[in-house]
Amino acid sequence: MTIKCTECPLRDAECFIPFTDDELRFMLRFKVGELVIEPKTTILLEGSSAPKLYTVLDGMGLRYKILPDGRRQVLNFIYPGDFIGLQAGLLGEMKHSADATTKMTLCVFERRDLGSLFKSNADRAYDITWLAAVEEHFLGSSISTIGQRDARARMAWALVRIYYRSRSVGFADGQRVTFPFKQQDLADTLGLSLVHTNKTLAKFRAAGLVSWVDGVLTYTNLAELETIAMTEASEHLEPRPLM
Amino acid sequence: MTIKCTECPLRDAECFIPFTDDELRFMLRFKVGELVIEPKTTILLEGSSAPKLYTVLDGMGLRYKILPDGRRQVLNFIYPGDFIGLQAGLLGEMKHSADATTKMTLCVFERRDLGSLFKSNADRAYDITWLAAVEEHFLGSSISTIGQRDARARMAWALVRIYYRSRSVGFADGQRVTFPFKQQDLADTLGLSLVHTNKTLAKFRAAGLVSWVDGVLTYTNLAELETIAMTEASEHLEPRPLM
DNA sequence: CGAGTATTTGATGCAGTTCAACGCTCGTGG
DNA sequence: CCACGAGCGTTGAACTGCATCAAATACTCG
Repeated sequence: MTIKCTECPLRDAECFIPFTDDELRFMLRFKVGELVIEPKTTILLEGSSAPKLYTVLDGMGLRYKILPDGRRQVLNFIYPGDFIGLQAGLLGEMKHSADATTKMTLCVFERRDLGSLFKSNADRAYDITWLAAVEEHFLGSSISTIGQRDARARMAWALVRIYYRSRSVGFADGQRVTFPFKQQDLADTLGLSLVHTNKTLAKFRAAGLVSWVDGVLTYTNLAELETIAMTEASEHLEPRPLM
Repeated sequence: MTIKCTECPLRDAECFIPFTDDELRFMLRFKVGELVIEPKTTILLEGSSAPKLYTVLDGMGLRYKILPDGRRQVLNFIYPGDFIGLQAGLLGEMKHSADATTKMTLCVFERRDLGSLFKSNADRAYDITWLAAVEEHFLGSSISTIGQRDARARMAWALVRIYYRSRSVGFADGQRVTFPFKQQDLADTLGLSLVHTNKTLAKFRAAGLVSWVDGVLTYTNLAELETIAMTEASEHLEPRPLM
C-alpha cells in the first residue's frame, strides 16, 4: 500500500521546492515505510528518544510542551510537509511532544540514517538545516507575539498565519480554510485562557472579521486582521524543501 | 593580531566539545578574520542579508526583535561560543537583530562559504544543525515560560538559566555571576513591564534568593529559585560544538 | 435519552500595566 | 569645581486586561 515517493501527493503542491530526480532516488533509500495514525494519538512524546523521523504526508496536528503543573503550551500547528522528530534525531530526545489531531499519514525515516544522510548528500543536509532555521524563525515570531502583544493582536496574528499556512498547502478554498482544532488549542497557543480566547473570537466575529464553524474558518476581512496583527503580509509564502 | 584557532581561548572551556585536529585545520580554511566591536553596537540587523557569520569569542549581547509599534522582545542572551548569523546564511536575511552589550570579539566567517562547508565536511554541517536544534529547543522553553507562567516563575526561570549558562562559559565565581545587562533587557526577555520586573526582583532580593548589583548577580538560594521556576535541573549542562 | 465534550456568556478579582515621581551616579561643560 | 542633565533603579498609586469561577446551551454518540 505504500505510496512511492515518485507518486508522493505532496510533490506537486506549489509550496514545496520541486524534487529533482536525483533527490528522489536518494530519499527513496531513506524512506522505510508509511504510517497511518488515528486522530488524537501521540506521534512523539517529550523526553522520548524516538528512533524515527517523519514527514507529514496528510493530516494535521500539534507540537506542544506540558509544564510540570499540567499547563500546556502549543508551539506550532503541524501541516502536511512538516518534518517532525528532528530534535530527537539530533539531540537524542524530543524536547516537545507531537500529536495528530486528525487522521494522519506519515512518511517514515530511520533516525540512525541521519548521519549518513549528512555524509552522502550535502544538499539534503542543507535542506534539513534550512527547515530548522525556519522553525527557529517562527518560534521567534511567536515569542514576540506572546511576550509583547495583547489578546486581540495575538489572535489576529494567529489567524493570519493560519490563513497563509493553510493556503500554501491547499487547505484554503477562497476565504474558507480547514481548521480542525479546538478553541482550547488556540488558547494554549496564544497563552490565553479558554474563556478569553472565546470572547476575543466573539468580538472578531461580531466585527465581521472571521467566523469559525465546524472546523472551518471563514475570513471575511483578512486585511483588517493583518492590520490588527501588525504583520507584514510578505512573510508567509516562501517555498520550502520537502524531506 | 588575529588569534589562530589553535590558540582559540574557547577551545579549552569545558562546555565545548573538543576540536579534533582535523576540525581545526578545516575551520581555519573558513575563518576570514576577527572583529572587535564596541559595547552597544549592532552586530546584525533584522532584515539585513548579512554576508558574514560569527562565532563569539568574548563578550555578551542580545538577540531581539523590534515590533512595528516599537516594543522589543529579547529572544536570547548571547554568550561566548554562540554562533550568530545562521539565519541570514540560510534564509537570506536575518529574522532578528543582534547587539553587543559589552565589548565583543568575534570570529568571522563568510556566508557564501556555508554551502561548501556542507559539501566538504558532513560533521561540521551536522554540528551546525545541532546548534540550530538546540536554539529551537530553547525558544520552545521560552514560549512555554512566557505563555504559561506568572511573573515570579518567569523571573526565576530566567535567573536559573542565566546561572547555568554563565557557569558553563566560566562567568561564574561560586555564587557570583557576571551579568552586564539592564533590568529593561530582562523585562523585554520575559514579556514584563520594567516596573513589574523591578518589583519582582525586589521580592526575590527581600526573600534572600538573589541580589543584583553593578552587573553581578549573586545567587544566595539557587535551590529555591529552581523550585519556583519548576525546572528540572538537568537541562543545563550539555556540552556543545563550537564553530 | 443521558453522559461527555465543546462553545458561549456573565460576574468577580487580581496580577501586571501604566503613570508619576524621586534618588543615585556619572559624564560634560561652563 | 560645581551645576546640570541623562540614564538607570526604585517605589507608590490607580487602572485594566485577562484569569478564574460559575453556569447555561448546544451537539455528538453510545
